[in-house]
Amino acid sequence: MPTITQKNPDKVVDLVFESILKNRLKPGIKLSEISLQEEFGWSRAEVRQGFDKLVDSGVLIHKKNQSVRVAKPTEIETRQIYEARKAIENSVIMILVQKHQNNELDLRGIDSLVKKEKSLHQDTDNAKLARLSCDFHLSLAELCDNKFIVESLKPLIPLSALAASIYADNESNFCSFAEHFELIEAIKSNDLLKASKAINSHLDRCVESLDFNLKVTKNHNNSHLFN
Amino acid sequence: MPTITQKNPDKVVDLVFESILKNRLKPGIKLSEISLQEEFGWSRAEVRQGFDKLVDSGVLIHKKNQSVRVAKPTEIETRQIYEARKAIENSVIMILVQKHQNNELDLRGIDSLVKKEKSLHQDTDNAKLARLSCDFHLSLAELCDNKFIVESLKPLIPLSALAASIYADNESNFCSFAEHFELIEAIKSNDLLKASKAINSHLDRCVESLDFNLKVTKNHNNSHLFN
DNA sequence: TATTTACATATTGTTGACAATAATTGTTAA
DNA sequence: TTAACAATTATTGTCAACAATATGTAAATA
Repeated sequence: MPTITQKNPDKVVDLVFESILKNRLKPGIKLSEISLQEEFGWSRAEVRQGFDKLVDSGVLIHKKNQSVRVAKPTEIETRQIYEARKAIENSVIMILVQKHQNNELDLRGIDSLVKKEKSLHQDTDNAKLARLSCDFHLSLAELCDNKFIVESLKPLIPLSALAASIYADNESNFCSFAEHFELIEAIKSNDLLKASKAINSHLDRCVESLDFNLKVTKNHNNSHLFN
Repeated sequence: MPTITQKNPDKVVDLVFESILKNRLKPGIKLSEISLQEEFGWSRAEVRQGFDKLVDSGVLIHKKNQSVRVAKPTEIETRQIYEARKAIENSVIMILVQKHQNNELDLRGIDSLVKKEKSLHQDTDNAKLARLSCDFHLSLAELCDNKFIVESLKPLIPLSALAASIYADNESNFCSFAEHFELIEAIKSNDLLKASKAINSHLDRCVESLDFNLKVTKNHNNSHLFN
């Protein structure tokens, strides 16, 4: 893989994504330009550019003259996020089955991801588990070799993680590794219909497992947001 | 519809989108920050922010220390663009059929668009026609009431227009109004399968009608880029 | 004539200063 | 003690200046 020199604004984007997936950055938290500037030595303009991108993708919310905040998806937005994910990921699966039928698909990376999930699935560290689950979905998209598809899906993953951190009462069985395994098996068996059903019902179950009546008012503290 | 006060960087984005759909901004053309600054009285920073967004969406290309250029999709990229569009738009259609089945769909806007297309379909002004065609696809997405789906599709439309301006030998029959009409009829008849087939074959035909051997080296002049 | 080199111009990259606004703190009075 | 208001501080919004780089021009050379 070519090492692409990444600009600082993109590092800001990645850092925020990562921190959300690690469940460090929780919905509603404020992020000031200056704090990131000081912590990582980036200029304010660079941090700003990164924030702008994150605002565009919906992961951060920005009201004029106020610090950006981590998004807090509502129930309706959460359903929309998963509707959009179904749209994209269903096609991802169709493409992958087709590639597999033509022996053009290397699933080794995915296999090792699922294996890792399985070995951790009783772990107490929900954050690590959620992280792996997100990686699974993004890695599938990347196997399509279509940057437009990947870019469409990318912002929806941290948004899903945020929704989970609000509405999932028990994140450990939120995005189940067993269903991931089934999905991969369906792809390997070249069964288009089965694979399509697997991804759709998997994503449906993710939403169903959420409890939108949990109006969580957890007290979030602002220390150790990024590491 | 609420009138949202739009910031200048977003105006830059819209202006470039519009100009591409009008076929004023052609692939490869350079856009300098200063020219837009002077023409519209925006500050350079604002123009820059708009450009950044357009670069993120792939509509503009930016190499360090050089002016941004309007993207020039390759054959592979064009196929990827349409693959991604099929992913998204197929789901759009499924959602709309479902809405129509529940009498939750107002197709009047779309009907008038198709009517306009029909009345213009022999027109000499390809640009206006291409414009209407793009509006058709975006309007369908907007009827889903899902901003995440709309935002996913949005950048793919100008990219398609750019591909057409490179590879379509005759843009007038490129994205056919007759197929748009069929598609709407399928939705109105509540026929999920028919509608799905209609959108997929429509988008397939768009790609098939392109001639990727046309290595167009038209000489583009830079006057009247935006109006 | 074609090609190279050096110079001048134009454009982008980056930073910092200042203004405008929000958030916080402090003060006073009920 | 609490509530309302004023003053202070902190943060964001905007812009302009300067540096770094690329582009364009013209002279010099082969």
